[in-house]
Amino acid sequence: MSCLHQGLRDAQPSRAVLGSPCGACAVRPLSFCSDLTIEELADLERIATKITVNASAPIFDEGEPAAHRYNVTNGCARIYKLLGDGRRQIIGFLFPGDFLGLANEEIYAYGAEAVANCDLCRFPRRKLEDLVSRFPSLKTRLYGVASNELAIAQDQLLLLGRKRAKEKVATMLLMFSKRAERRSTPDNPVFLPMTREDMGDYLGLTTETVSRTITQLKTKGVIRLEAGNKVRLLDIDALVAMSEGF
Amino acid sequence: MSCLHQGLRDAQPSRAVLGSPCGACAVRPLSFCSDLTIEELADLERIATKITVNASAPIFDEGEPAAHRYNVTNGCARIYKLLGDGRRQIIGFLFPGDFLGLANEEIYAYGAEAVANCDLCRFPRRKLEDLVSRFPSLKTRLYGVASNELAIAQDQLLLLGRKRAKEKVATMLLMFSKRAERRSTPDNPVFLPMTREDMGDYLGLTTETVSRTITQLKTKGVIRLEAGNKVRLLDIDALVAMSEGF
DNA sequence: CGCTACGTTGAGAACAATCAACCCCGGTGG
DNA sequence: CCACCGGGGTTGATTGTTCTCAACGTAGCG
Repeated sequence: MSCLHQGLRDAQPSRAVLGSPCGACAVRPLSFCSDLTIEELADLERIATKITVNASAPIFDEGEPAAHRYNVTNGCARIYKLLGDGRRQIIGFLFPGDFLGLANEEIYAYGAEAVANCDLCRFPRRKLEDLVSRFPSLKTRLYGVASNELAIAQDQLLLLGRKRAKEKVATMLLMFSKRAERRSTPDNPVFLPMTREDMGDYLGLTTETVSRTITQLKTKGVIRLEAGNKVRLLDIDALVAMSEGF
Repeated sequence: MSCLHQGLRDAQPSRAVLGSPCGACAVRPLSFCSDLTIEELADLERIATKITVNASAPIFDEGEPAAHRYNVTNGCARIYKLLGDGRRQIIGFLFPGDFLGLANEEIYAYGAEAVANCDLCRFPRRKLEDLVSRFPSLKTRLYGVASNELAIAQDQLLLLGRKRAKEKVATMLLMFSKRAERRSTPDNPVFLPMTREDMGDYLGLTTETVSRTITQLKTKGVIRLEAGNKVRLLDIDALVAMSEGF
């Protein structure tokens, strides 16, 4: 197959199990496809393409026709919106098991990029919609995913609108730790694949403020930085108290 | 029926049409129940109670077991989250046709209050879930509503994280105008039933900053305040440019 | 006719942004 | 082998937008 996008290339199916990569997919229990029967899964697999995106390469741009939906199977991606003068707000980070393209729109309302090298299952939007209307369990599951994303976004509204820098950073650390736990990956120390700039654009802060705040938490003995972009949470109670505004 | 909550009272069915208030409901085309057949609608109506909530009275509190879902039929409500020290973030304002309680949780993740006297259809959560699983069109519609709310929340993330006070206020005015238009109510002047404090808690600002910013827009000739909490948008192009960060 | 909630305006303070310098580290090429 | 380079991160000095505290104005209502 041809490579249409810079940074996007087709990947060899990894850990393929006799014609059923989906059946062997490690992140399926976390994904929107978790409740499908073997037969339904085969139909889904038929319309899926596994792609790999290099670190910091685009997956799609804001404003582009929404031709595909995706499911992240490996790595980390960010979705973001831009203002006219280039200010950026990161809407969310996606980890293995996360669905990309929930809002049922014709045009992407945000851009998506790989944070670290990233594997995704790509589904043509129309074909996926056909399956959703044929498989009630898929619709139910996607509704659940959307509700869940909505609740997460609402927590983020509270963070962006009303929390101070220290509370924002504490909340972020706990959130990434909790999400890592949910994926059964190490949750302490927590791995942060993104840059300070990404964190700032996610928290409504500048890179400098993120850096200073992390230094403060370090000095207070609440966290410790470890090799490989990892943060050890030393006093989780203190982080929780901070994150809730006490 | 008894009145269990202060501020909540059962209302007389208004504009009842021979046993079918839903059939005559003016906001049904905008609501989650818009795609139901006559028979399905009758089932839904059977589990609905029409209630009225006085201005600034609670509908439910954050942390309470989520016994009901609601649909706003008249007035205006706000949903909000609180921090430990009382800081408040308003997650959204609800107008006629809006669904309340989307996140499919067992416990309300936010509180809800009436902004102005407010009529709602109340549905017991379990019974509504039964209907959702029986009526595919209801599930589809709710999925669409959730996706839409998610997109709105993501726009709000950009506003809270990256916009300046003037840009926030401009965005808010355009948003309320657009929503009013969608409901076929006057969109210019736009009616703002909430206080400056509500606006501030929605935009991540203080009441003083909201007031000052509105004064600035007024002085510049971009808007004009009119009687009855209405704002006339005089230069919509300027407001749009502001809201997009140019 | 006051009371109260809401709104506006002013002065000063505070938190985070901006501007700037420097460090560290990995990669590259002479 | 090491000098150079560039991206990311940290820290410092200063600025600025918004918050805080305060006073006053206004409108609705008992």
